[in-house]
Amino acid sequence: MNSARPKDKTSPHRTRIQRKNREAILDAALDVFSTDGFRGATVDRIAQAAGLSKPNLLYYFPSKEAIHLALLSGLLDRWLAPLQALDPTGDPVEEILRYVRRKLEISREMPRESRLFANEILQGARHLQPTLETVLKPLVDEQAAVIEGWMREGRIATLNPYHLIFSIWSLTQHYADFDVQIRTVLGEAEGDPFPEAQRYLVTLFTRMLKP
Amino acid sequence: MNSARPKDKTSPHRTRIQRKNREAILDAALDVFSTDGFRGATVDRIAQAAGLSKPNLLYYFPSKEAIHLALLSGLLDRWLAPLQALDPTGDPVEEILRYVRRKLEISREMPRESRLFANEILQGARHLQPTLETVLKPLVDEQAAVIEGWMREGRIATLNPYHLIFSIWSLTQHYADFDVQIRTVLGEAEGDPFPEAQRYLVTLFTRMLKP
DNA sequence: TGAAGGTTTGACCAAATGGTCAGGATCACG
DNA sequence: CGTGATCCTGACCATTTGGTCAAACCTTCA
Repeated sequence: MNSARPKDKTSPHRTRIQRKNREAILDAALDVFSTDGFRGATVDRIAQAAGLSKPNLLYYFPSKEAIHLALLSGLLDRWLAPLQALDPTGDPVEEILRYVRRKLEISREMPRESRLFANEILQGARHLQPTLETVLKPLVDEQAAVIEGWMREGRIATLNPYHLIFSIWSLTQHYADFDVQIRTVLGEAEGDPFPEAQRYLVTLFTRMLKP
Repeated sequence: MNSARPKDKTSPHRTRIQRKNREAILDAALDVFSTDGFRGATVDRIAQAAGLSKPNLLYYFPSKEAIHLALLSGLLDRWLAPLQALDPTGDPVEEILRYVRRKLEISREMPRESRLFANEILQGARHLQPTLETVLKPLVDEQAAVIEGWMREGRIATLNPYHLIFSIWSLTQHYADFDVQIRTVLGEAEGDPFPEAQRYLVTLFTRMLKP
């Protein structure tokens, strides 16, 4: 049979070429999806950005949707790893600040991923909804319990732990997702807004968590 | 000449029908653009949602882009009105809290508009960039100066006023833009997250602004 | 070297998309 | 009522889109 697909996309047995091209495709797709959204992205643009012809791209991924799913599925794990790292035995303020800093770092280092995620949620989480329920919610429940524990012990000020987590996500991701707006308001001359953002957020959370 | 366009779209002299249909189109377009983004939206879907045929829709607006622009241009003003209302002679904490509350109200009452705006910024502000520079930036500069004045007088704690404004936008808009995620994490049983969000944000800003 | 299997492509397709147009239906108003 | 302006539609068009296919082209390795 001609024009066969690569034997098994999830198999570790991949040619050098296969690895290289799959990587190039995912990187290009991240560019395109994160700036145009799923429906706005076209396979042609992704292929072009990856330096491949469209049929060649579709040799590696069976459809546009498959590329999107491949990106999303890899994303949530890396997204949530730092939350998982909250140490119940550590110093509460330091633990939360560490999470905030790490999350802000991610916004600076992986803004495309942040925007891809934002696009997906913004447009109703059509592909990610199940994962949110089965992966995100339990993890947040767990960590909210840890934070609530700290509050009960009087080690940090009392606040709704869920909304505390939301506010960390919101504040840190904002610097990736609304980058254009922030740079416009600050003026291009200001340079990188992230260092000041980090100082600001550390101050903010320190103040609000002080018992 | 046949198939003429309505004489002047900006003119106040509009038929009853024209007003009704333009309104229906803009409302439908808000639905579609805010959930699919500009490129992902189709004229057909907008027309269908508005209860019109595609040619009929294009009788009222010359193009898809024109509808999008009509929505965006009306948006930023309403978006910024509450920021403009900061009263330099009022009580600083109360003024800022009033802004926060109002902004959160807007997120609850106009989530589609919030998402439309978020989509536009997220995707690089291709249509709104000039307006951000000429309208948003000067206003923020002005209000940041007001806030900085309050800080110099020692009436609120010292913080970067620009990032303070960013954090208000971020925290309040998050409840509209990431609505799906928030409801999933809290569980549908929890009901409306907004009342608790308001309590949370008021506490947060009160604590961090206390001199 | 040569065959087997992996990779790439040009040509192609059906469906969807933004937009046009001539003419018919309807409305406002003298 | 009638007539001119407004409103609406079916048919149509060029382009773009996601996706397929047969055949050609490379790699690899015995």
